[in-house]
Amino acid sequence: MKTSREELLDLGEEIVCRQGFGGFSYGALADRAGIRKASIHHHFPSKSDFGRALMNRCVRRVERAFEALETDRRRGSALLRSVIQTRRTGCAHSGAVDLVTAMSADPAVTDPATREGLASARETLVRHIAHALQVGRRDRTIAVAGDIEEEARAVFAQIAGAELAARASGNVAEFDRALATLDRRMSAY
Amino acid sequence: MKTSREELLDLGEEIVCRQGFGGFSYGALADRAGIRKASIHHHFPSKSDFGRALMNRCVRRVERAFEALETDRRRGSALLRSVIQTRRTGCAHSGAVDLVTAMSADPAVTDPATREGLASARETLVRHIAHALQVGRRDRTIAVAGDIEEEARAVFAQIAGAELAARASGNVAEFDRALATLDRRMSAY
DNA sequence: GCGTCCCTACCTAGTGGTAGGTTTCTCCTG
DNA sequence: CAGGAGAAACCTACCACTAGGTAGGGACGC
Repeated sequence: MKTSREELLDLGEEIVCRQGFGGFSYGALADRAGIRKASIHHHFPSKSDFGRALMNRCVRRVERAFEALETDRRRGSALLRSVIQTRRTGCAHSGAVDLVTAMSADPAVTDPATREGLASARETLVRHIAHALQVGRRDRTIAVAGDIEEEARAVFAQIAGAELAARASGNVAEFDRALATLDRRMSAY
Repeated sequence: MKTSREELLDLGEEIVCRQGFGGFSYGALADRAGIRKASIHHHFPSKSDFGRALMNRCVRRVERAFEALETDRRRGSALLRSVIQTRRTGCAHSGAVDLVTAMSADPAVTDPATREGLASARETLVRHIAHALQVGRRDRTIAVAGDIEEEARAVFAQIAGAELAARASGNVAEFDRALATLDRRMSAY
């Protein structure tokens, strides 16, 4: 049976989230996919190509999620919780993190196009969070004091830091502990 | 002239902060130190040894800083600002981060002793921030609503996330933007 | 037949690490 | 104070291994 590009990206993403982009190798990917290393090069000539494809897919996914969020009529707290949940799932498997965080954290990501994609994904996520906060402030389900964008960047950073905490300790509970203040801001109402 | 262990650790720390522990190699360290690769092995037999030594030194440094903080009679906001400033300096050089963040972010750190040291350093930093928040609440220079430890973990995560933001964008300004809410909490009083 | 997919076999560069010899500093003793 | 022993610092040369990447050929479907 033929191995599709998409399958390879799936497997690769899993490895990158666990080992970082630098710790991800064509050999390991080939083993998981059940094909030879050289065959990976057929689909993605260079490792940079793979990284770019991974990031492009990620950007599209994040943008689709953003569009879905905009038409989502749930309360603000529910929106924010879903954003957090999405990024939490990565931490569920021990030692793994969100692809965006994994790529942000890894200095081995040097390709300009990949970095640009990463920056774009990060900005979309900030807008994502800003929207949730905006809705939450209006429907009084999230306590938001100051400027929305400022708050959104703070929350985004807090979530990324929470992922790092979970990975550093190897314990998902640390993710929740680092975000407990957010939970409180949502239950105060 | 003889190269001291300390000098090697200094140079190594710089590389690790910029390239991560996985991206740090004995070859690169040797080049910077002006000696041969095998000579590095004389001081630190294995790369794990180097990582452990680096982390041990970091732990001691953080603990010393914590002791200094406890006898520091400045206002809470000044204490918190100094904590942030210490971790900001890493971002000043493009692409670099704090050693603690660099090690937390890198899945290549697998040695148990190193990970334990890292966890210890992280916990000390949390206590560090908690103390600053405590003082700041008392002298009314920082707005702290809920549980101090919860807030400290949130702030710690936010700072780590800010470092990631700065690195991902290659722009120190992103560090400040992600921490603008903290600034506001300190200037409100 | 041609393009897609995959293979074996190989290359080069760089990794952490070792073996064993040379220099250089230190320190103790005659 | 001279000098030698021994340790500490450093060297060259090498090892085994893995990395990303290439060349060229076989199998299979349209």
